[in-house]
Amino acid sequence: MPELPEVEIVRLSLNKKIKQKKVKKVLIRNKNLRFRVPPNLSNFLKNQKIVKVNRFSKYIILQLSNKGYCLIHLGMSGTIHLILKNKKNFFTNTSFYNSPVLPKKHNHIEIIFKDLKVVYNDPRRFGFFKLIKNSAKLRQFFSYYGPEPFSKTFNISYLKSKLNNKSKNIKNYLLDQKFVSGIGNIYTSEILFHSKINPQKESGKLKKKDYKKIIYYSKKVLNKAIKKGGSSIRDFKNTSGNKGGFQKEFKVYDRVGLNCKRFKCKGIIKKKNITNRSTFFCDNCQK
DNA sequence: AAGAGGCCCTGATAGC
DNA sequence: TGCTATCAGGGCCTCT
Repeated sequence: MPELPEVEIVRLSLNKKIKQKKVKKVLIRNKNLRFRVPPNLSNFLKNQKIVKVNRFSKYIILQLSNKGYCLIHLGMSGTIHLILKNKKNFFTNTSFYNSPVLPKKHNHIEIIFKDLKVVYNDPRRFGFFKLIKNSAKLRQFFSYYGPEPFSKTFNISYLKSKLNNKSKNIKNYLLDQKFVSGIGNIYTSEILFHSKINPQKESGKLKKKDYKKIIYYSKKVLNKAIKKGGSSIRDFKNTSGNKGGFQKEFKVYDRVGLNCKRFKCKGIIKKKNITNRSTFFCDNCQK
């Protein structure tokens, strides 16, 4: 569900609320997530101060005072809710697609501080928690991931080295976190539209100018999405104020059958399943 | 070895 | 109203 921009929005608000605060206790209400919740999660976090809330790719990283890290991945449906303790039922929404009240079901984990608690909710259970002992292990864990689009490493020679002679289509590469990390199914469609590249295009056939566009628009689209507060595509009705605004900027995603938004293009947006993920594009201007 | 497809899970919505 | 089918923003695993 959440891609890099959405995770960044959650990180920002989480950092604002829990930075420098000490964890009093952790409740594991339901340990079944994508991977079983680490059994030592409570002990690992208890009495630790949250030095800072960081992010890499789609991971939220709680940096702890014991030099350890707690990674949170939201999967498809994970949301984080902040509950202030002292005011009865007062609720602050840190993740923009959820409802203004704490859901009744699927609250898996509660991280409790003196004056508030952080609740992790995940109906589909594709998210997970992971504990990491120190910064060396953290680096090691992320070394299997490709660079973020913002990284200097995500450059023309990198793309050339990875894509040259490859038959796999470019859409699948952009979704592949080992190639570039943080881009998901929505932003892949959007980035390729801006780049005027057909998602089914064989990666090995891309030219240098295509690499340039992919690099440029990856940054541009993600940055703009962050600026707009991310994308909210479901739960429109019951969000109150913390909803993202980037869905209004979608050029192709969820626009099947509608007119292409590119100036003077007469195309109609198509939807096609590419390796089981719906993909939106204009076959008139994306070649 | 690269690449395609299945699968994990619940909930919302569409169609009958 | 109530059933069934389809689809959803991720990513790991298996098979060819």
